[in-house]
Amino acid sequence: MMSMMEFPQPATIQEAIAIQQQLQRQVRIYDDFATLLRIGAVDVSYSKKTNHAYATYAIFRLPALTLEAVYRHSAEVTFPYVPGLLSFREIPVLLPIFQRGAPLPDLLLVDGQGIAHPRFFGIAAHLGIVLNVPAIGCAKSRLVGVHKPVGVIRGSYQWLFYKHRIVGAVLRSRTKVRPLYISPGHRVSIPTAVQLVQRWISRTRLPDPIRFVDQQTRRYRQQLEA
DNA sequence: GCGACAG
DNA sequence: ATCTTGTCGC
Repeated sequence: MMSMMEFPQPATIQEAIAIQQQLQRQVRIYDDFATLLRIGAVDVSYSKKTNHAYATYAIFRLPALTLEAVYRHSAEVTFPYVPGLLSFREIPVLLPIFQRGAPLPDLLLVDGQGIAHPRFFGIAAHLGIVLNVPAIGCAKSRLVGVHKPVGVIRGSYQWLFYKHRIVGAVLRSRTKVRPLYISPGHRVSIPTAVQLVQRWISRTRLPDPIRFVDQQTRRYRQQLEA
């Protein structure tokens, strides 16, 4: 068993896939968390000119989603973008924030897939395992899976199927906007994941915590590149 | 072999 | 993801 918050850097695609297959066995897709007092959200932004990446982690206090703290970190990109291997590109940028002592949330929202992934191990699942924290993947587009047409009204959703399993839901977060792809990362069930994400959507397509870290990460990058 | 393909 | 402003539509 690997110690907490370690992150092996695969040298090849084959190696990365092997790591995913191994760690996926630890994923738990049922509700396993106590009262939600604080939720967190993470995001990573990239520079087109340099090979730097910028990460943001924000933590909010419930029930009003009051911003409690924002943490940042930037680092060189060490892994290319390969569909299905996103976590090996982004987690090395995010992890130092937690290794330095940022408080873990009761639940983490991640911009990307949870188990709606070729090997059922998207970045939300990977982060959930590495940090041992309940996590939900909230992606803006599809990686894998099929689903029936989603109603155009806010709140409509359809289950997302992949390899004969329900791996998540496709949710119309706002009327007439492209749907979101919600899937559990770790220690959360699919129905709960959908319910929680809906709870934190106010007036935009993305849930507020993710939208916040999204823009914070961009500002952070622009500031450091200026 | 041909497309699809999170961020 | 990033490069980029205003603009059409609900």
